[in-house]
Amino acid sequence: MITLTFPDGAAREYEAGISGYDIAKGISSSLAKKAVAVKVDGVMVDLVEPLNEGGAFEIVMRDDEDALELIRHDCAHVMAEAVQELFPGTQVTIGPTIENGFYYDFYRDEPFSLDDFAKIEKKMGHIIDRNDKFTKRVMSRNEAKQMFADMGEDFKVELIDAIPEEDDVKIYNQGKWFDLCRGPHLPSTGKVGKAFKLMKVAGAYWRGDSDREVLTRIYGTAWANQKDLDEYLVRLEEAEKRDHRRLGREMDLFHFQEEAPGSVFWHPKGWRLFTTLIDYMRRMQEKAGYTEVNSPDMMDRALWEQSGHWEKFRENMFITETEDDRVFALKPMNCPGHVQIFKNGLKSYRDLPVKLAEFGKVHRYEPSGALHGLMRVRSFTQDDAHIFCTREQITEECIKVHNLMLSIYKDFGFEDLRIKFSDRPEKRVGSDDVWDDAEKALKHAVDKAGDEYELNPGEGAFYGPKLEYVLRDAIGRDWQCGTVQMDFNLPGRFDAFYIGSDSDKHTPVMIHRAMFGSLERFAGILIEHHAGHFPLWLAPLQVVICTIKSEADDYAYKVAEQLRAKGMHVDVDTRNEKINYKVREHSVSKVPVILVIGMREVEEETVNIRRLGSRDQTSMTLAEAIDSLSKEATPPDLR
RNA sequence: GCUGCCGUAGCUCAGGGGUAGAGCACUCCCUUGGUAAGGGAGAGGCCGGGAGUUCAAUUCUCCCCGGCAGCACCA
Repeated sequence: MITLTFPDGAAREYEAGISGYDIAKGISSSLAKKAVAVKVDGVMVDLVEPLNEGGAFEIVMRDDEDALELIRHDCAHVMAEAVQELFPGTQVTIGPTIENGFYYDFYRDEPFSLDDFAKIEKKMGHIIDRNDKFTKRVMSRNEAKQMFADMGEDFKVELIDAIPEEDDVKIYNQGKWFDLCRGPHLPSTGKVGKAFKLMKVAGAYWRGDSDREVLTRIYGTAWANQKDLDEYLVRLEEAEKRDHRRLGREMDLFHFQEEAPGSVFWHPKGWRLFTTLIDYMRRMQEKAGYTEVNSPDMMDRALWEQSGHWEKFRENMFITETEDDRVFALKPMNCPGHVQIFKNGLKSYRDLPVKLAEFGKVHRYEPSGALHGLMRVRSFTQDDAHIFCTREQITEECIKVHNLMLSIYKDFGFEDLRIKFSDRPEKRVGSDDVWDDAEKALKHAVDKAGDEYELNPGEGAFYGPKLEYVLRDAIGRDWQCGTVQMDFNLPGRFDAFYIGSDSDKHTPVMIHRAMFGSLERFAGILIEHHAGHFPLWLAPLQVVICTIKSEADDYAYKVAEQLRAKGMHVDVDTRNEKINYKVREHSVSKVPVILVIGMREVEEETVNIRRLGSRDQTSMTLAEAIDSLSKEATPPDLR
């Protein structure tokens, strides 16, 4: 007998080997009809699977959140069958679920085109209408391998080899078609429903290895019902509207062009956003005890050889050679420059910690396929800083950085963030002892700060472990921005030292940290996060004053002058256009505040305020307006 | 970098072997109008670059450059 505990807390005894379906049927036949799977101790199991262990028990219905996973996975299987039926000779590989849908990777000489989608979707519809039962069988390893080998499914053979010894090799059938699969599945293909859509084709490497075959991946989305699918498609459209590349053009912030792939041409308004970010960060760092420096953009290759970058990243560096045969590299990072500044002049332990900050523009020859608007560029500006300190100071300094990080993100409205801890990668410099110490020190600091973090094994920098700060934006996407990296290696490689209280030379520890990460990228994130509707302090053009008739122009200029005197960014629109036209135009370009000035305002010394995104208008005296707008436009750290 | 798709006016896009079209934006004229597009006229293009096929290429083929989606990469 096994004991199953139902969600309401009731525990019931059943014969071992009973299936979820039988249990459901024992409760009511309509329940059995609606059930698609069961969950035992949180693990999803096929509805017809004999249960031999007790535990927390739950019946999963098709409309449940948990069933979505099954719908999507089964949809992937249905798609794979449709593809193999329509395109004989295509090999199947893997087809997992992902956020909002699924994909399946196929191997075929000829790639699929978007035009094939309609055909495949139609065939999928037939398979779903056929409503074949999903049935499972367990095979021996060799039997299964032989079977797939006979079918010419070489990738499946490789997959079977990768299944851990202790696990069964399971095959799921839907009608005659079958696939190697861990399961679980819905009872039958009909339960998949028709709320699915194939979305895109793309290449993907077999097993994520760029040295292996390129497969054709078809992405699809699937939902419990048509309404959810439609809503998802609308969400995608909405996300597209806030694409920073599109808004960058619409709001006249920046552009890219062929001659400078991966480098930004910042327009006046975009650059104002950029400098607003720098001004803010400069104030925050000043308060936190950093000193700002500037290091050369180009340095001799010898320095990069010494740092280890030449060996590891040479192919991603911009190199120049001069008439006298010297080889220079555009800096891909600021650390070596900062170490040179630290080394210049003898440092005492009394000087530590030394915190050098730089808004350093770095160049990296990123692979062409990686470029993506402002998010991934070949030349970008880091809010970089390096803290040189003693081992004893590490914890305190890390905690300071951590707290600074949190307060900064808060100022930008990012409250939801995650922290990842990345430890030693395979390719690295420095001995294991040093890595042990560095990892321990960094971990100790986060633990002491009391914030939770998740492990990200093997993802550290080549010179040390790191913390990564991941922000969640307004539509739930994650962006890794800040990073703190513990470095026990580079200072030694560069022979940096300080004189300790014992009069001996000691190698300082170097903490690398950036908070925006890349200013370009952070600007892009802010554009998408706010969908272009910036809070007033970030808006590059804060107020446009629109006149209704030209007799109001003089007063409009006076209002502008007074707002500018408070440091605000203001335009005056006195064009001979209707007020509707002006309001529309400035709303489209996302100016947060429109002041409308007609004869009424001139006579009463008032302004009429219209905020972006609202049809409401409010009137107030000029003095009141200037006071409230300039307060709102003050950066959060100066309020 | 890899796979696929794309590149026509500032933007969004139509067209198609005989050297080009719309809407918006732009310039000028009329209109001074109270909260998301007033009317009229005009200007604007080496159809991404190079080679090939052809009597003829923006259109077809190949190469290159750039972009998009995904993969790989990301100090």
